Amino acid sequence: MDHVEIFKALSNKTRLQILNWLKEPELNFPEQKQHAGFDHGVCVGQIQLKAGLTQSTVSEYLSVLQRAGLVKSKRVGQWTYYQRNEEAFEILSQMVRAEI
Amino acid sequence: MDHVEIFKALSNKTRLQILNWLKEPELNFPEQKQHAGFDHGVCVGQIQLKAGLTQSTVSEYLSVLQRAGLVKSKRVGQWTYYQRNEEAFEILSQMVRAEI
DNA sequence: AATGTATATCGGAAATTCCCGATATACCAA
DNA sequence: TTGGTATATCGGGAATTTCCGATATACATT
Repeated sequence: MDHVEIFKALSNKTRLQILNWLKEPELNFPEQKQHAGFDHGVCVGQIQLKAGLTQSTVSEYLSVLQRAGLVKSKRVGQWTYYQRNEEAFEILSQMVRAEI
Repeated sequence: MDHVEIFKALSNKTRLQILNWLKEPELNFPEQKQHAGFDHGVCVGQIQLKAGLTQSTVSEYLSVLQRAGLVKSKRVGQWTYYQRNEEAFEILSQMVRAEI
C-alpha cells in the first residue's frame, strides 16, 4: 500500500473520527445492535448519522479508508458493513517507527 | 500536536523522501561533510539539491515538517540545519498503535 | 556601506480535496 | 413488476495544497 495514500486518508478530521468510533462499535453505534449486531462491523447509515455529513460524503470517506487498507467492508443484503483492519494499524505503526 | 496536521505533513512524496534522507545524512548528503559536518543536521541548500525542487518550495516543506514536530532546526550563521525529531516518530508510532 | 550567499516569505496558477445534491445501482418486499 | 431502502457514483463550487518565481530578510565579507 502506498504510504502517501495512507497518510492522505488520515489527513481528515471526520475520517479520523470514524476510525476512532469503529474502535468501539457497541459504545458508539448502539442502534447497530438492534439492526444486525456487530459481527461484520457497522453499516454506512449508522456512521452517517454519527458523522452528521451527507450519505454521499460518508460513503466516499469509507471508500477512501478502504482504498488505504485501513478498513474492511462486507456487503450483506442491501447493507455494507465496515470495520477497522487492525492489522493495517499494526503495520503502519511499525512503518512509522522504522521506515519513514 | 494536532494529528491531522501531522498526517498532512506526511501526505506528500517529497516530504516523505526528505524525512527518509535525514535518517542517514552522511549517506544522503555527502557534501554536507565538507560544509559543516552533521552535528546540527543538514542545511536547506543540500536538501534542495537532492529534492530537485526550488529553494522556496523546499524551505516551505521543511517548515511544514517542523510545524508538525517531525523535524528540529537550528540556525547557525546564514545556514539553517534540519534534523529529524526521532522522539516525534516514536510518539506517532504509539499513537497509531493505540489512539487512532 | 556595498555586495554576495542562505533562507524565509509573498503572490499566484494549476491541481487536488472537501462536501454537497442529484442520480444510479443493488437488493428486498409486496 | 412496482415501489422502497441502502449504498455508490457523478458533477461541481469552494477551499486547500502544490510548486513556482519574485522579493524580503539575515548574516558574512570586503
